Amino acid sequence: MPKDTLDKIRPAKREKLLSEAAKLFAQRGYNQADMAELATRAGVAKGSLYNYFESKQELYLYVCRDGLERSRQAVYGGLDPGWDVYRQLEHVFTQGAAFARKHPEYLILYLNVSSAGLEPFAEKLSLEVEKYTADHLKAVLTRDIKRGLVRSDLNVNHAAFWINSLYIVFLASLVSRHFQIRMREYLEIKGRLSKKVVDEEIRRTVELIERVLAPLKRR
Amino acid sequence: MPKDTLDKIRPAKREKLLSEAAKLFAQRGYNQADMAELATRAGVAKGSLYNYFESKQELYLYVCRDGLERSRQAVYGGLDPGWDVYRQLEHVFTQGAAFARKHPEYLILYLNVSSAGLEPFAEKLSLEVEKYTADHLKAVLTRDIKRGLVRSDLNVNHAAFWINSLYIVFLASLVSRHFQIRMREYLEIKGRLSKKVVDEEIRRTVELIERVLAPLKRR
Amino acid sequence: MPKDTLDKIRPAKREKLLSEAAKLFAQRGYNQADMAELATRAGVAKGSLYNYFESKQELYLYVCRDGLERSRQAVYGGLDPGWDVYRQLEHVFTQGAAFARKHPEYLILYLNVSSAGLEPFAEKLSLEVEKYTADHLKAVLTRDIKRGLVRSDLNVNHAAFWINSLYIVFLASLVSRHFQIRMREYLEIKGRLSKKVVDEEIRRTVELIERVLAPLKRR
Amino acid sequence: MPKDTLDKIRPAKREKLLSEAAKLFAQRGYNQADMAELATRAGVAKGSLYNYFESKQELYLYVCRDGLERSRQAVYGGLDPGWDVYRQLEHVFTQGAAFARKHPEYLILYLNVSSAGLEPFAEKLSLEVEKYTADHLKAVLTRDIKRGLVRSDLNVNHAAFWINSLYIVFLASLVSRHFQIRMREYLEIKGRLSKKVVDEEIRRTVELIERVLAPLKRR
DNA sequence: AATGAATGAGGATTCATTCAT
DNA sequence: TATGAATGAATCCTCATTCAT
Repeated sequence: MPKDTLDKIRPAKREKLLSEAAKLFAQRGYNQADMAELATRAGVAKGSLYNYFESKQELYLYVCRDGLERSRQAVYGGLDPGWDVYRQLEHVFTQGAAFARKHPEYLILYLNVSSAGLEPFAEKLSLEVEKYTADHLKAVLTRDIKRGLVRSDLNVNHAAFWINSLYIVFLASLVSRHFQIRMREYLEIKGRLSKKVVDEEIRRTVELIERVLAPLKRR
Repeated sequence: MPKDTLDKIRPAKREKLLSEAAKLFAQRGYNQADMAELATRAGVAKGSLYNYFESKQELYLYVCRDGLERSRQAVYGGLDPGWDVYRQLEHVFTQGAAFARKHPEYLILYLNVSSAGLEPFAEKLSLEVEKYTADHLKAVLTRDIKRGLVRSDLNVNHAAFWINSLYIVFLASLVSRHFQIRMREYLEIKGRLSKKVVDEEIRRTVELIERVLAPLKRR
Repeated sequence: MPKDTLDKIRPAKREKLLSEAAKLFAQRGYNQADMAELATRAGVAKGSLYNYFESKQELYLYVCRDGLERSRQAVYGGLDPGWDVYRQLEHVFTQGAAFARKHPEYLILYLNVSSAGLEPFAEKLSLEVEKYTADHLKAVLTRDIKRGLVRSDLNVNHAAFWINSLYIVFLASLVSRHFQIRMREYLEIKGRLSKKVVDEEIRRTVELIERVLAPLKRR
Repeated sequence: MPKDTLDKIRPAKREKLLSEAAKLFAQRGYNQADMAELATRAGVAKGSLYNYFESKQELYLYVCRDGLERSRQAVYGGLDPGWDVYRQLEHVFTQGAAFARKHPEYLILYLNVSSAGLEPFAEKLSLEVEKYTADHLKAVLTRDIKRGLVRSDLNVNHAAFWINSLYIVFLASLVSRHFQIRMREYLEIKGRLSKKVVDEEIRRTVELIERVLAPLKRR
């Protein structure tokens, strides 16, 4: 719901604006992010922000949705629908981690929808954020049950729920200070969070999921 | 680090203050919570808040730590250390859910430590929040491996990590608007989140954990 | 160090603001001056003050420096460098008194730099305030010693010091309540401080200075 | 006008209170001095301050008057009324400097009476502060004119005025940051303000006064 | 008489949004 | 369309004084 004017500005300028907005909101949180600072960082006039968007809220919503689209593209873009669920999950975890490293701001925005005081945004965003992933995961699981690649007695909804839960916490551990500290404590990681450590964690998690989903014969 | 003064006021008054503070911070988030409103809700003068605490930050930290203590008491208080890990986890999930229903504010405070802009609090709180649970869970797992109740090839750190991840997301689903919407979408819950639905979810989750941890002979 | 914004507003508005600020600070003192009241008096919004200046401190510093510039202009503006020291001092005392009558606020600001609790301002302002006058006075004295208009055995630094001391206390006596009361007591002035009385005092002081500075032959 | 209760407390306690009050008021200035901090520093309860004094104002007035008495005692205590004016002035300057070094707080309080916003105190204090010195100085001058030690054509009031002006600025230069900076600039003092430097300055000033007051024959 | 917790008016500063240019 | 100065409600914190104990 941004104003028409947003489409009329130079793409590079729009890109810069959205990118800086995402970073600022991720850095400060919605309420503490300052429209004046955003204008400065984005290289536009404060007043211009209000030419493009009705309000800070609208801007925030737009940036979140935009970020959602980007992360979806990054994670699901290169995914082959024909792959079995295990291959797909490995892809999703790996791409998710790569995106988190490159654009932590968008993941932080996602995590923040559950922050106290941001319920108005949750009402608007949460469903559209979650539905796609939920539907996709459930569909693949259902298909692979039929294919005999997944245990037939599996409760698909519940499985999708906990698989995604692990995914969320995993990504959060890459971008949020709190979840970073938590992961280091659990996994007893001393040095920095290298790609190697992260990849190893992905491998273990996908293995765990496989252990639960696979039919007995597969094991 | 509250001032001495806090200990000198009537317990009922202190209780009221801490309770209202927890609720307000949970409702609005740290930055949007207004000290004046807190004073009104708690039935004390604005200035009195500053007799008890150096600053809003100190108050927040204290309320968080206090909430942590309460939740720990509620969850681990009635736990028998002799129980096996499966029994303990069921207890923890059940008590956690009960506490979340009774005092959602404290869980919301916990979830908020990972919010953007609250990193200063994460630095101070995260470790003390996570260490206890991590240590406890790892210790029980290690013990029950020795007892032959848990697969001996289990990576204890990683197992503790994902079990706790499921626990966190589960509790979040009970108190955060975003996670509620998400859970309803995944689990296709139409009506309200009854205790029955929640208990069923606990049962399934503990079952899942058991499936992964148990040695083959157990199955 | 005011913000650029200050230069961009209508000169009349800026003038009004600076003038009202000087008056308010002179009336109340730095700490007791209220930014909200200043805004009202100056006819601008409270927030606008912070568009022009980073903080109350910056505003105060600027007003002081501005006042210093004005007083220097008023006192030294019409001074002919060719005049001998006696003529110059008479000019300075006379112009100083005239400026004090017209803009007591600026002199009060000057006097206040020595107030308890304003040391941070003294660190920044005192030297720039005093250096000009000190250098000027010393230079003229040195020159006039060479010219034979001033005793050659004079300690120039010390002479400049006490001459300026008399000047300061004299001006203070025109603008500060305390120094007014003191002067009336010493000089046994009953009625109001008329221009005539002040001029007479100037005459006597310059005469005194002359008596000390003049070479014996001159007397 | 303190309450009777002030007289009833242990002298040591009263002494401590007055001393700490003087120091705090000198350090912060009247308005910025905090009654709570004073209570802490003085080792009494905040409420007790109001048992001894009606208000902060009363306390301030009392402390100022007390300081005035002390400084008078220190400066005029050892003065022999029989001494000629030159001897007396040397004594006053020397004792004043010694007192300033020992109890700068009282001199700072004196200087502060001329601060902006403290006019209410000037109305009450200034006359009683100045009258004693003015009367004394004028009397000695008059007497020594009769004695033939001072020029008979001297305007006594005016002489007393400027002599005291030099005295005030001199003392201010020992205790106020602003006047210190100013004196160092004028006298080109590089190192610290040693006793030697101060004594030299006193000598020069008294010499200057002598040069002006002395009858021609004396020179 | 001593204490110190309670009070609430007061004051600096921030920031989303408006609007004249 | 772009700009950025103007606005004023909102918010944290201070502190003189009171008063119950």
